[in-house]
Amino acid sequence: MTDKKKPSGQPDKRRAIVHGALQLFARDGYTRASLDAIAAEAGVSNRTIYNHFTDKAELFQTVIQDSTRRVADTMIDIIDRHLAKVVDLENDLVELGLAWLRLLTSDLAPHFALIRQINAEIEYIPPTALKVWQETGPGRVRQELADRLRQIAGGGQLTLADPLRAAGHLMLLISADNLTDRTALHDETELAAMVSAGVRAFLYGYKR
Amino acid sequence: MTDKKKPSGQPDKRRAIVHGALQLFARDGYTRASLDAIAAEAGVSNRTIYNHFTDKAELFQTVIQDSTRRVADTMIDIIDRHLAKVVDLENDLVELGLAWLRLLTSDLAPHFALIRQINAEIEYIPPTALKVWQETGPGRVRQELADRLRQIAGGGQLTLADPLRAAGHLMLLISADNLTDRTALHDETELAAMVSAGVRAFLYGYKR
DNA sequence: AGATTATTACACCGATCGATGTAGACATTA
DNA sequence: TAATGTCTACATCGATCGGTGTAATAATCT
Repeated sequence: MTDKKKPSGQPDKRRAIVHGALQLFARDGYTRASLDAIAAEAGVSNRTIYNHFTDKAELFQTVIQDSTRRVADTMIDIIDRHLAKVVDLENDLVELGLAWLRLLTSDLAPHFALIRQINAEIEYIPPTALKVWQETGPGRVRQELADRLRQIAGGGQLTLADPLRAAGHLMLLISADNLTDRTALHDETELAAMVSAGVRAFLYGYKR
Repeated sequence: MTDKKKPSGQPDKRRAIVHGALQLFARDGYTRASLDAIAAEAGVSNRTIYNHFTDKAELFQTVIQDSTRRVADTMIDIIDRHLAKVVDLENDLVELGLAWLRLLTSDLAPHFALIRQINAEIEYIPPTALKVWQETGPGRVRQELADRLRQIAGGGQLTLADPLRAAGHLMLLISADNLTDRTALHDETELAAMVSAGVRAFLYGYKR
């Protein structure tokens, strides 16, 4: 499944390229981000990029997979940290949601700009790449969350017919806001209010 | 406020250009959509575009404003149709939400692709243009919805401290889903379930 | 009809960009 | 030392694109 690649060249150079490319792809999008600019951002020669990647497209693909994996890992960490042992379900879910939303302004911020780029160019991206991204990213997070929810349901605090579906709903209700309206920046209290509303909506449908 | 323009040239040509440009800007984004392609799509000479618009940027701006105004008008129509006389508030809100979401697959669909493009290139778009778009588009819809909600609150079915804020929350809860996850196409029943969940979340917080 | 304006097709310029070639500098390994 | 592989700077190619000039044609107006 996971295609084995031959990462030729020096690893630190490769990492610098991927990191720099993420910054520029996130800010300027696939087309507008030039390889010269990426090379400059990475502190690397233009030619070196082609020593590590065959194509601009392959570089883009690598950047997506790399960033997606890192962010998904972080989100799963947050899930485990907040839902491993539940004391107050509503409060724990709100804290989980807030921790997620705080990622939007963390050093992982460029990732979400990249996601917006992908979303915009979705008609232009090969469906297989899109499927892979979906599975190794949001899909994995949703699966982990579903497992935790099922575990909680086992304790009698929830009633779940379809945990995976419920996990999807919860993720949606938590993170819906800032992903749509980018013009209004919400302060921390407003953020908390929105997350609370989302969590309550979830519990309203699934609590028992 | 509203800058008076001098729409030189033949109106039908201009309309054809704007319409064709919307299709290509929506599909390919600002950068990738070439003027030659737009001209071909509109059935118009390349040179004619520059007879109606000074710039690619001005054309883009015009397309945004035009499409935004049309969609906002449609959404406001839907508001008026469902909330002019409320009999069953929850049901009417759900129907309103479903009518809104149906726009995503209507002939207005390119508009939302365009919005995704704007969202992606948001760092690249002049803030003033962004502000104008926000005000004549979602802002106007939100204002209209707020007015209706205030009217309903006058009847005692809602308790609103800040109708405008409440309107924003409701719009968010209704339309959050499909704007984020574009990979999974939701069927009609799932759509209805999501809208219902959003409406219930809204009423849970505001009903009295 | 005559005058004016809009539209068209075509050629062109300058700039950008992806990608490749080349040759030398540098480091590592045998 | 010799060999191998990577990195860098630079030069170049072909293609695309935004924008302009021009001259002929078509549509509109008075």
